[in-house]
Amino acid sequence: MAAKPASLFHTKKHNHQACIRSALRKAESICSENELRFTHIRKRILELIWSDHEPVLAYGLLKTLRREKENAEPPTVYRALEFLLENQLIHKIESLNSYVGCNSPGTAHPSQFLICSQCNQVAEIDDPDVNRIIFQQGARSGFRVEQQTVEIKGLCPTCQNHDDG
Amino acid sequence: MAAKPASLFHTKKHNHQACIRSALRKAESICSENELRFTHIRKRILELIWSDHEPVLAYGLLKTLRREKENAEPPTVYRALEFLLENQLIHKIESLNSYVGCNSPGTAHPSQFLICSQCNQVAEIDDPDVNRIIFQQGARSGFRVEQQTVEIKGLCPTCQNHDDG
DNA sequence: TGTTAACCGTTATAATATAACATAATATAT
DNA sequence: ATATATTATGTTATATTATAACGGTTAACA
Repeated sequence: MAAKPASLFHTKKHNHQACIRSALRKAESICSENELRFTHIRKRILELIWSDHEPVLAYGLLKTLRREKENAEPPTVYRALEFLLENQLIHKIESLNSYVGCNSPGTAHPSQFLICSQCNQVAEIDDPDVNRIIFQQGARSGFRVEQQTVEIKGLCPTCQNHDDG
Repeated sequence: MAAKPASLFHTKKHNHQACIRSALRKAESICSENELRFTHIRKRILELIWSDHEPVLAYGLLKTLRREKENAEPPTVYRALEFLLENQLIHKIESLNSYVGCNSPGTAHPSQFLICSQCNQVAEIDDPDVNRIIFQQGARSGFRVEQQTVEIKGLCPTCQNHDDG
């Protein structure tokens, strides 16, 4: 039987525990390979970011973290975010001042995001065509592209159906 | 004789007064056509945003505005920005929390920006190819695109030459 | 075991943005 | 012209996002 095609967006009932475990496992091995210290705080922040597929705010993380660590302060969270960003374990969504887990962790890569404005779910698409045309368009103006922020807002398939129905 | 090709980036000695005048004139006529009140504050904020081709911060605008209007406060600036954004006279650069003048004012349009990380100059490219591929890539995932944030950082032609030399 | 570097705790504050309510200016209806 | 409604601005306060600075602790390693 054919494999079910992987969707970029997740149903409400997908096995999300598996997503979290997978993300943590990858992070463990990336940190181990690169001799990075995957401390408890860093691990816990990553886990909280992966608690669903929606972008989370730094102060939202802080609030949650404080339930288990009373003395958590903004730098506690921002330092962990800095570590996770530097090592490509998460991305920042600039237009929402928020953070999501990275789907291809551990290596620098240009990425693009589809963000549902109704359910807030984010899908990371690291599309070579988008990337290529951005480089081409830059080159046409003599511009040397170094980094791209591509955040696309709209309606995910599920939310479109709910609207139409 | 052939017309000089318009560059997206501007030299230091281009006639920038003409850029400002043109932007203000267009804004006047757009507001007039749409019965929008182009008040002194709004006009002045737009003029300050156009004071060069770099993105400006809201609190930078506030500081400047206060030189001529002592009682200016954050809402003074943010309300003007809101008006100018709503009516497509400026854009917000999300990744820099800053604002630039719009090159095709008065009509909603998907836009992309090239941002020089050295001189900070921003070029607005409203490229149909970038736009089309974003819609296509969205569609491939069943995603209905409504709005896009495309901010590309790198080196403008001039700053590349300075680095290479 | 002493030294160094990395990480974290803690306090303070910077930077960005909005809420809420009062007053003023403008547009509209009579 | 005048009353009324609407839009814009003034003003104070506060919410939200993020970083600086310094001291103490933990982990790496010579």
